[in-house]
Amino acid sequence: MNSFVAQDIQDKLAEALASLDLISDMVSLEHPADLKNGDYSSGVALQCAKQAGMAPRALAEKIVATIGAVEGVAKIEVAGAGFINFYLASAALAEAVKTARKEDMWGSSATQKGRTIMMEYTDPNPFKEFHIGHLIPNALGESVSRLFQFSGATVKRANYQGDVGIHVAKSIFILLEKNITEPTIADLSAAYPEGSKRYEEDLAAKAEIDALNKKIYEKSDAKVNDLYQKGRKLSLEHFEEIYKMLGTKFDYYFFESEAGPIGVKIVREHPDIFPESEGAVIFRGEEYGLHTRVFLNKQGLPTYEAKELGLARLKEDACSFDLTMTVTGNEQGEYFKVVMKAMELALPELRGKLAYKTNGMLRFAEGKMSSRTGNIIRGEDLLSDLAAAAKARASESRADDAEKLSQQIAVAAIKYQILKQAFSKDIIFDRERALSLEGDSGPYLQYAHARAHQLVAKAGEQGVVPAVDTSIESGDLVRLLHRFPEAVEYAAAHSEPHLLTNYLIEFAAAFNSWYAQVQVLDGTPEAARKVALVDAVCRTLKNGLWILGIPAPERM
RNA sequence: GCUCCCGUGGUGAAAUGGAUAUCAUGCCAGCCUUCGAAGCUGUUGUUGGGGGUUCGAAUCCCUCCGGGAGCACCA
Repeated sequence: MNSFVAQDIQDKLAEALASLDLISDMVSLEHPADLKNGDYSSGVALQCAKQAGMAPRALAEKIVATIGAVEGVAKIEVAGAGFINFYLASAALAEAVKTARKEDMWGSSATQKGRTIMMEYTDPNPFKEFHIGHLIPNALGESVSRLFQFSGATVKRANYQGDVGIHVAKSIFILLEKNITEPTIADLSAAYPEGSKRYEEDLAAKAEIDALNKKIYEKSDAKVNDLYQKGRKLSLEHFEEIYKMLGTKFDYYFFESEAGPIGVKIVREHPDIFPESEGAVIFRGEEYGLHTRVFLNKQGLPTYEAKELGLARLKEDACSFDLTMTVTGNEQGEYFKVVMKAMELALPELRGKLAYKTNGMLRFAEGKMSSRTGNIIRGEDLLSDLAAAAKARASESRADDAEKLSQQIAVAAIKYQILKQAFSKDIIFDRERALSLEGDSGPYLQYAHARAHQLVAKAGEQGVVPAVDTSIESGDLVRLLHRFPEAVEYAAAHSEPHLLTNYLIEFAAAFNSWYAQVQVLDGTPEAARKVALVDAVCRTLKNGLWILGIPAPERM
């Protein structure tokens, strides 16, 4: 949208190199870390100096002379060891402010236009807790979905949930033993860790749980079926409340109970790919430099691997997609490589359409979290803790609904902590840091947005009409604003929300700093131009927050 | 043992092979009789060790050290 200036610069650089008989496979152009070095910078002169037989700076000067002028660029300078720096003209900056104010999808591009992408993420298991480990793929998956939407793609959100398997049998075993016929969420929370303990320590219980597992698959016992259906429903409804709070709306729900039988069928249809070994049906990953893994166990039941094949088929049937991306934990990375390979062989029509990204784990200073032992922090508990902290801070809040606001701030705080770092890196959970709503945080972004929003509203009340023209001040703030579409595109190209998060925090800091120095509504004709800039900032933060999946309240 | 991920101020992070490695937090010192102080300004402090490639390395390659994950019927 605005990167056409960058494209022009790159073209001109390429032309200049060609006319000087220099060969460069890629004309590098980047944003200098420091704005004083321009809006765009190229190191081509450094790369080609040897080839040209010239000193880098001399070559840079020659390239600049060859380029002449570029539309939208006010100044071209040679600096440092031989960098060529480009400074945007105020016309280009004014254009960015205008676009930001005019277009709802400011920041979007058409790089993925026409493509349909199915994103699968969150994937909690019914009968188990929705713990903070699920918040990570949810926050990441939702944000990547929105990055794709801002790239012009049609995005379908999918959630795959483990409603069968040994974990369910462990829970139901305890419910049966305690004679619970109408389970509550609290019953379910207690049952799983207890069942796990018994499974490990009590051989008789283990045998019973294994038998129960088979019954659940076969739906052969009415009492078990009843308990299973009630527990499953209860869990799913509970998850739905959490998704709502987090701002995720799924288009498709897939279940292991559906994927299992389809997976079995696919495996059975391809005995060449899935041979038998020691009573189980396996895939020999070693032949491809991977691990060998079991797809059907001795009892003939599908493992997670076979279910994954069935899931792929379910996805195909649900909608026609160009790509399906699964967000899953780092610990499953190796396993996914094996499944992907098996899938390419068994379901060749999906070749090239599968992608997965693995997210980091949540770690504690005090030790590991495990839902098996019950040592976990539930997602809703963390959110309500954060909301309580936000509420305490909001004694002077201007929001109409303090309850809603504190929840929005809680979501911002936890999501930001996840989205500020690279996808696969582990997240060290620090309770105090998570509860802090200052500095490098989601609420900081929300605050900058609310401030800008209220200022624009106030200008409206005073009858100040925003105006944009080329006499716009060309400070850091507007220059960063111009970069927004490129920041979105860059983050989308790498499926890395943190690249956008970093941009936004820098942008919000520039706004807060500018705000502290400049009086906007000063009664002079300048006010109109400054209000237009604030309005553009507000819209940039709003769209940026939306992509991160963080609510942007207008008052705080 | 094999495979993969990761080592950046006290702490948590960023950096598309680029310029003086950037933020936040913490400590300390300031700023509300001007639009929102959940804010702003200043101060302190960092690339695990050793080689190599490159005009240029936190980034790429090798090696060692340290942390984490996975490696046959769990998910």
